[in-house]
Amino acid sequence: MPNAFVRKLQRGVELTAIDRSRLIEATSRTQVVAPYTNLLREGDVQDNAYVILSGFAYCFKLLTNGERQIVAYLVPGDADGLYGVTTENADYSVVTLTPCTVAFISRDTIDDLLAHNPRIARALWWSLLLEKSSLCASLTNVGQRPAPQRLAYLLCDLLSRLQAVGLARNGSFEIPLKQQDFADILGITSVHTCRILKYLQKIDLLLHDYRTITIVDFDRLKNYADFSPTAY
Amino acid sequence: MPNAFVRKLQRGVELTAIDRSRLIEATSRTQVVAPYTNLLREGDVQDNAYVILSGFAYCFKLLTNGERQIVAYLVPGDADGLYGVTTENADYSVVTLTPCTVAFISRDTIDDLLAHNPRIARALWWSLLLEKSSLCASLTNVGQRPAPQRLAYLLCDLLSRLQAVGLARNGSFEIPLKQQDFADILGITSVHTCRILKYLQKIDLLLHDYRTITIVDFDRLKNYADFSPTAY
DNA sequence: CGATCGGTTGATCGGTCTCAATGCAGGTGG
DNA sequence: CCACCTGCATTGAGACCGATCAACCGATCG
Repeated sequence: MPNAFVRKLQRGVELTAIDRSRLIEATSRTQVVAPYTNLLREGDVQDNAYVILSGFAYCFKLLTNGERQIVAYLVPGDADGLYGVTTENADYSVVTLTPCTVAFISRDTIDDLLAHNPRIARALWWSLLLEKSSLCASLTNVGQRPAPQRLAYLLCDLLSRLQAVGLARNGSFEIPLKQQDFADILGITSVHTCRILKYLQKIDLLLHDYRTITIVDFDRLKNYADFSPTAY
Repeated sequence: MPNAFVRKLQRGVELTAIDRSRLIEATSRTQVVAPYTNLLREGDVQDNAYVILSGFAYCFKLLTNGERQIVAYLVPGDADGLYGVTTENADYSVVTLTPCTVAFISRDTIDDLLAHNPRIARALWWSLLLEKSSLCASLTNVGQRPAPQRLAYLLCDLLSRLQAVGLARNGSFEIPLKQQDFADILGITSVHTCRILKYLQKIDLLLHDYRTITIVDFDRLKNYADFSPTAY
């Protein structure tokens, strides 16, 4: 029975039964971690990779003045640190947002997987490329779109990714992001996030109630946000 | 005699003489292309990788309303499309900024290199990680810094990267970026770029004269921009 | 010589920030 | 069981950064 990680990789590259069992074995050393625990701190050397098998987390960079930019969020199946070639210093921090079951993989195991399983190697390349692509999209979003569209785009992205892992039903999903978190993803203020959220509700693009957001008409939201479907 | 590409990869991973010669052979099919020619168009399938051996280029995404976000710029030694696992659609366009000598590498050659030269494979991973890291930094820059610091940061980055390839002397470098280009990197307007450029000169952080920019005191600029040295 | 392109400057507008107050819910301790 | 505290969402008023629009300049090039 493939876990979320295997399922994700299979979306990019076809894997054999052997590949799958290798991956499952490699991610069998799991651990449940509490919300808001640091999986990784910017500047640390990273001697383990980790895979989120359930729960949410996000990655962020800090400025010296205390500003924070969230550069990515992780949903079940996502991983980080799989690719460190040499043991370099992390260039962002990672913290969990909810309780997460995460699998830790040692550098040696990764090297072994890469060396002997070409399809797995490809799959990991693919996932790294996906991350790069996602960063390009975020940069464009933050750099070019006005705040309402920017938030709308983010919500499109969230819905797509959560749908891909079966965590959204009928355009509705639940994620414990605070308005400050949204703000730090989008490069705006939490106050402004609040106003925009209200505004998007007012023009009937979405509903939100505490931690659950429901997109009424995904096509209309996509259109509003100029969201181009990505290959999740 | 290693070319710019080999020199770049060697900054990340130690290569043997054989690795180097393989790489040189793989990048021997070069071509000189004129400024402002498209190497790749967003949405196209990419059947070649290319390596910039001399000259500058940049990568950008377009919005449907015509806005443009430059997501990366390429200096000699940089490459793109090396990693395409399956032949996917490009998620940004690439155009040359100056005359460039670029080497085209076929998918087969890449696969062959990767399969038989583990150090080269590592080096390419490393360079992909570098790109990811650079995107994170850009996202943080655009998302969190006010415009003057944002521009200052970009100039720090430019100087670092150009120094790394020997294209800067005494904090001075030459690059044919128009103010509109700077603007599209930073997510601001060309008019505002102009004013900020003036402002940074006024407070003696830099000089610029047509296409050459000279940083008077790199440490002071770094400090102003909150620039953390990266591993180029 | 006129045309074009990019840089410069000014005036004004508006989106987003800042600061501050208020509300609201959950958790804790008396 | 209530009083308080804390964290987060909300709302308003005012300020400011950066956008917009428009004019002008200077260089380059046919």
